[in-house]
Amino acid sequence: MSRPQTDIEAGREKLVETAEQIIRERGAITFTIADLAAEAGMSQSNVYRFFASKDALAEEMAGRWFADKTAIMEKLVEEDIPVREKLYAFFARRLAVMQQRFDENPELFAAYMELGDLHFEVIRGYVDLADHYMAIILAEAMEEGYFRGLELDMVVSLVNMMVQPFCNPRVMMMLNRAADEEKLRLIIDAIFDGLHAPSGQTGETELHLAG
Amino acid sequence: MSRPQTDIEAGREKLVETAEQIIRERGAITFTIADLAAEAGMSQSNVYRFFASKDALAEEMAGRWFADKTAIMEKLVEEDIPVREKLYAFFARRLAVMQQRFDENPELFAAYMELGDLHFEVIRGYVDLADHYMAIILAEAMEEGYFRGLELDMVVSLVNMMVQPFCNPRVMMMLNRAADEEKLRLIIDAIFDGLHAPSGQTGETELHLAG
Amino acid sequence: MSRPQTDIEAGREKLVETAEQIIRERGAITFTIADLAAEAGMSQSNVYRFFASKDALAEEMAGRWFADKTAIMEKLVEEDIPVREKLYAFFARRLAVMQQRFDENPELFAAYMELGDLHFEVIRGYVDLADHYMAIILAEAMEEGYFRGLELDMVVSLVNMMVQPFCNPRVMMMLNRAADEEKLRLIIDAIFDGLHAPSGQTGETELHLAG
Amino acid sequence: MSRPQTDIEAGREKLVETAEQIIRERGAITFTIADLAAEAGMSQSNVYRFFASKDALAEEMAGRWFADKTAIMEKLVEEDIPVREKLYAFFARRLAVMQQRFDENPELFAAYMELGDLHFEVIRGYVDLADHYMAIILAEAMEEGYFRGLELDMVVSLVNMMVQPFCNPRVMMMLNRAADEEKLRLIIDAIFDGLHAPSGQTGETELHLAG
DNA sequence: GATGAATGAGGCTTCATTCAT
DNA sequence: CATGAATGAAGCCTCATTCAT
Repeated sequence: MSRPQTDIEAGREKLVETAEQIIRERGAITFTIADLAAEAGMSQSNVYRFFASKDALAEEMAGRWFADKTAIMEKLVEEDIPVREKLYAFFARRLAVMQQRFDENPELFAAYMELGDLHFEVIRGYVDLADHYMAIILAEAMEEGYFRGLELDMVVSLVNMMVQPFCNPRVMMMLNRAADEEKLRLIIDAIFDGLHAPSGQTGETELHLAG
Repeated sequence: MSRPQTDIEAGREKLVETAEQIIRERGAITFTIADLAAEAGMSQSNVYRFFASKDALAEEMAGRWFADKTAIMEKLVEEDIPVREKLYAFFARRLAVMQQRFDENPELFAAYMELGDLHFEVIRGYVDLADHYMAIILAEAMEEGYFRGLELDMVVSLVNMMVQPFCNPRVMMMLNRAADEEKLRLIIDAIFDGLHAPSGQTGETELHLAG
Repeated sequence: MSRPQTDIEAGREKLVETAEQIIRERGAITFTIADLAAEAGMSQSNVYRFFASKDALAEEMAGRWFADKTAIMEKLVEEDIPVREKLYAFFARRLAVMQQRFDENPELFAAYMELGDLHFEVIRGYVDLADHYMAIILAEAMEEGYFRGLELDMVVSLVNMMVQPFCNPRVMMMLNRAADEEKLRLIIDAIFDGLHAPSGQTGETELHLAG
Repeated sequence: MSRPQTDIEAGREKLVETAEQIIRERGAITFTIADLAAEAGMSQSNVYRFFASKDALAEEMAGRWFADKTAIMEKLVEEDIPVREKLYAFFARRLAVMQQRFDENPELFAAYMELGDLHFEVIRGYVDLADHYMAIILAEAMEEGYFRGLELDMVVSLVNMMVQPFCNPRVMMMLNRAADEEKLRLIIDAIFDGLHAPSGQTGETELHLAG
């Protein structure tokens, strides 16, 4: 309950915001501590009262990026809606947030990708959490008879792959915002309707690797 | 028409190779011009005879990365095999190449991703080419009755999205090599079997966005 | 005459002790004012109420180092024991104190040496005092017939030189604690038995400087 | 035989000299790389072509300090002069060099002491070498009957202690140049005439430690 | 009496790049 | 053609110290 914390917290907040602003103005994550301090109206040395190093600031920023998305997932899992729609919403809601961010400022978005590269641990944690929640939804779907013949782990992995453009910001960015709700819907349907173990008889893919 | 040109090309070659070697040894793209020159057995200043700047070198390196994969695609499109298998091979063959590179040296692989970030134009060109070839294959599939009710552009876009982990090295790396031929096969099948316009009656996804 | 003085003294005391403690824990004299304040449980700015500068603190610390040794010397001079033993005790008693301090914490000991370098004036005063007391003892010895042919000043200087490892903490430290009571005894004896003006006839040293 | 080495060596030389000059002008070892570069007429970055770090420069300087003294010792040991005079010369010759340096510039001398503190390894090597040579001389003296009743190791240690002001620059400096050839002669004589194992009967020191 | 906040000056080091030879 | 030498600009970080409250 000590108050000092609060002030420090406010300073951190301000710096993170200033950093975002700089990125927004300049594009890319090229700001220096000097830039940051200047823009935030404080001395370079004072920055170090709030973050022990430039790295620490970057880590904090990376962490914040996921805050709202984590909340979305947590909330959704507890909702009572049909499983197909649940999986759809699982991606759609986060997609909306990401798209908004991207549209607001693609450069800032890109800068956060860089930040992510620099602090992969932060990302890893978020990704694992997302996989966990997705597994819950997919298990529910399997109980209803979907993905016949496949193990849960496999389904999780496959679905994860097929929806990368909707949950992986990096891919989203690379595909330059081509991912939208309509496509997500079609893909989710293709997953529910077309994803199952090979039945052996019909025209399944055979090897044609020899280049 | 003077000979020097040739020597220039040889020098560029050597420098690119040296750069790769350094990355291989050190991991990540941290080499300096001094490092590069030393390893290549020439002076720092001489490096500038071959590349106008460090950036130019990076661009060259990024460009080379796609050379073999382009060849694979070009060749495949002309082969006469069933369309489902063709699409499968379209990704599987390149996947094999990328996986091999990744396994050989994950660090070098990662370094190339960084390089890609730095020189996105290079990547964009490759991606567009790949889309072009894929469109040819998918058009063929549509003639055979697949993806009913969907436009070619839409199909191209959707398929592209669903197979990102198999054609986008960055995603491949992020999923930590979870992408393999078996999963690709399942996904390709899901695409052929499950991807089509919504028929309106069955359990298709409905909107559940309201968080 | 106001009370504050007392508080100031208490604060100085506390800070000096805290500084010692930090050195003890960390080795070497690397603490910053921030460290010191934190460990002492006060604000950085408050430190300046007690010491005008970091330098002033260092000076105070250097001064305290000699307090007990000064007491030892003062006491000894007034004791009534044979002069040879008195000279021996003059060094032996202080040696014991220094060795104990060194053994307790060599790092702290070394840190004090640094402190001494920084504030030589403090040391100079102590050294002069020690010389003064030693002169009293040596004068007594000369009255008993020792050091025949030499002036008191010369004897003081010579003895001082020969016993550096037993009275100069820096030397003590450099010789890595090789100085002990046994050796001191042998040297004191050599001084009483061997130190006198050259008699001219026997094998005294002659010049052999020409390199 | 490559030439570049030479140039680098010249640069190192120049920087060391410049550093010495700065110390001479300013007193104490407070120069920064910026100072050094400015005084040497080059850019800060260029300094790093000659020394990998400020520390490396300091180490080099510390090392050079002993070069001539080492040469003196090596030469002396092989000379054929009476042992008492040899021991005397062993210290006297180096003393002369050190005194000259001290007189030339006490501040520079002091700065080198600091340098020594910072790079003790360098010093340790020199000290060990000196002890080695001294042991050779003292062993010779023992063969002639001196130091009766004492082990060589003990004699080395004791003599070492008694002549600190003549061989340990730090002590020399502390005693403010009181050490001179005359005193050295008296002390060497005292050593030869007075240093031996206690004979038990005469007025040897007894314990008077109880403060 | 005591604090938190803030600063300014400076420290070391790195590196792409240039240029005279 | 190729080099060695040199640079300048910048980057991150540290710390004693001050000052309004």
